[in-house]
Amino acid sequence: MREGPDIARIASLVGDPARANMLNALMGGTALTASELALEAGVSLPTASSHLSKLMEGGLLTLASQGRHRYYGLAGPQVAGMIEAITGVAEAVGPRRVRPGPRDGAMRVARVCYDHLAGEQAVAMLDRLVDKNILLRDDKEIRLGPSAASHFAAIGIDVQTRPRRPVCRACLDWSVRRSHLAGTLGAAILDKILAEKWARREKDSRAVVFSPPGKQAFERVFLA
Amino acid sequence: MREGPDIARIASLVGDPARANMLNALMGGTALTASELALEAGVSLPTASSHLSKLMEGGLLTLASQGRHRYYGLAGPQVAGMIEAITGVAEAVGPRRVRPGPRDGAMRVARVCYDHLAGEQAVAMLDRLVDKNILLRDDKEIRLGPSAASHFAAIGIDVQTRPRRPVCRACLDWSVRRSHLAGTLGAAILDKILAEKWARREKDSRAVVFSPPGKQAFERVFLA
DNA sequence: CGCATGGTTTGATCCTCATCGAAGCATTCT
DNA sequence: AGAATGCTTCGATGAGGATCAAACCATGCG
Repeated sequence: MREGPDIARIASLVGDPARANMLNALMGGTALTASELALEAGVSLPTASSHLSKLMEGGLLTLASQGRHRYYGLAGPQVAGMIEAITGVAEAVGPRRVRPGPRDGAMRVARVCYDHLAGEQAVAMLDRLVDKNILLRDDKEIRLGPSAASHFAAIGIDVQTRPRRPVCRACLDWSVRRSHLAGTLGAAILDKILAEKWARREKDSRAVVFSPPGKQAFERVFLA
Repeated sequence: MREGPDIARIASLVGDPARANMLNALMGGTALTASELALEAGVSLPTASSHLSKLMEGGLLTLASQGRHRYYGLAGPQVAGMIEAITGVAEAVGPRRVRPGPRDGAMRVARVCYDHLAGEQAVAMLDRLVDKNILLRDDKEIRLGPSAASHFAAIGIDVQTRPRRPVCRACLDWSVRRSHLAGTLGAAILDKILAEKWARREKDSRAVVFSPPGKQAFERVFLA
């Protein structure tokens, strides 16, 4: 009936809430794994996998296999631009943003992002580590500084033995709109926070809640 | 689970083939009636009406009631830009354009656009009428020229008695990408073409097929 | 008024597709 | 090799929504 490119096909890919959440999560430019995207979208892993297949087939995503992990990312700036455009219209015509509930507040402060910490606390931590030259930041790239090994060893984190997965990665924080620390180091830090019982995870949520003494300890170690 | 504007809602509106066709048809900037959009989308009038309600509720369309007619148009340039962006991605990743079938060829030459003629023939006709100053064109606006009344009266078309609906309107042609003539004059011309049996409509298609003598007559009257 | 025309609403049908549990692959770690 | 982890495929279920026929409203015409 109609000629031209099949815009309905593309739009319907974005038109599913789960897929839209995934694409939104990928708008930061960081490629993410299926597990993390499932978490972001709030669906089970099989469901997420199915959605990812469709997005791949539709040409909206690229896939980079690294060992046992499979990192999904946006196919390119054109796709990102399209998401931007749709977001713009949604913002303009949408029923205005829902007021943030109490749990959202906690999420903003600190939450789990796959295997590392995200939120205001996490962004502040990365800023401070870079300030102190423990980590060296070059735009998107983060590397260990000269004093990193000794600094992290002091708190029981080993950054010497290099695994395949990058030690440091920047991950865009959707609440603060700036990067926080991902990678094995980010994961190790989150492990320590939970192991030391500085904070606990909210049930059925990604929120991470610090206890008062836990918060002090965290600030002493990472924000001093 | 996710904050921010509801992009899935907007995208899913565009994600239905019928609605996508309607939006595509409106990309020319001309507001169209429900009947015409139903024709463009290839669905029944009730179905089209339902879709139009959804697009209205979603804020993608505006509605201008003129007497018994209701003209639907895109809500604004932002919406048009979004469609453009989606089209761009669809074009880039899409399975390339399907090769045009034989019927598509005929459609390109001449077809019905609601109640008037569209396609290469129609675009050529408008060009010629403007060239000869029978019609005066000022960008999107088309008006009758001084010699219009006598010229059209000679072939049995009355442009004197003014109805509510505009006599002339520009309508963007999707195959040629330039405007052709709509409005009551466009409708009257199509009527004449069919009444004189210069051409006939294809069954179950919008294609209009000229007979050899019909084509000559048409060219003599409108392209001379 | 009554008829015709343009549009919407209602109701019923049907089908796609989103979802998740369970099982199956693949890769890495020990 | 065996265990563990990350991810995909299969199968069954269920819900949303696209569709059209028929009935219903509204506007214009004679």
